Amino acid sequence: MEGTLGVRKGAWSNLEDNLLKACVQQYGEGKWHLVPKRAGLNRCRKSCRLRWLNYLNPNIKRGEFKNDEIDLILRLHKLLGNRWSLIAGRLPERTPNDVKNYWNSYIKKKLSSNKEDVNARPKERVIEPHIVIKPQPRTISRTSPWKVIKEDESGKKKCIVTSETCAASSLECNINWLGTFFEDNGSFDENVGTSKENDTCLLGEQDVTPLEDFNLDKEHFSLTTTEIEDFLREDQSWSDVVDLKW
DNA sequence: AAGCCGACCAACCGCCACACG
DNA sequence: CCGTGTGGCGGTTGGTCGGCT
Repeated sequence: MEGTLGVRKGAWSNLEDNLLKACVQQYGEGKWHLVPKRAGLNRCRKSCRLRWLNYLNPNIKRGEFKNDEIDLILRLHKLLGNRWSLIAGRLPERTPNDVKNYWNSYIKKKLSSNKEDVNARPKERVIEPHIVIKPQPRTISRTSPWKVIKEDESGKKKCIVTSETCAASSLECNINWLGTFFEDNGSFDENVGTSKENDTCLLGEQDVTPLEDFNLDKEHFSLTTTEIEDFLREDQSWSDVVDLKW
């Protein structure tokens, strides 16, 4: 089976798998455009990358999804929508493709059957359409608008940003996303978002009790002064801190 | 035994974001 | 600023397999 440019398509043979494995073990992941040549494979770069990430990578777990994994998928999908890579990132050893396939086969079916059950019962609450705002990875430099405030009298730590720069950047998008997140968990606080009165955006002082269901707690959104200082180091990115805290 | 059908999942395709010259 | 190359993502397809008639 070959494509229009003579590139092989379809199922992978054991030989091809072994060649790809050997290549990745020798040169490491990445530089996928070089992989077909290095491995001696008549496959396109995308095909090689996909085969490794979804099947050959030794760090992936196969087999049935456990109940806690399913629960997490449901919650994360509600929060993030079809952002399979983000969802899979929270599921150790699962690939985005696995999660997507699982959703498309098992969960969608389950939800549609539940929907039928719900339709059979009288409506208790109207659920508004859910708007998903994509969180964007970003690096914040020393000159970023973020400012650190020390603990207040109640012991809460705050991180603020001026609304001027907040509005100028897509940071507002993240604030809104966080607001959506809390709102969705029933604990949205007006303080999350821009405030024209004090010219600041506030994070990290939310009552996030409902997140306990999510194996998260207040700590995940209220960084300590030291952590924020680390965050502002040039070699740290948003994802570094979030991964640490999540 | 043969044919049909649905479920599952590996793989492909098209698009987008980003880096770089 | 623009064009090109690359990596990565989500949607979709199609092959395979098992159950049912």
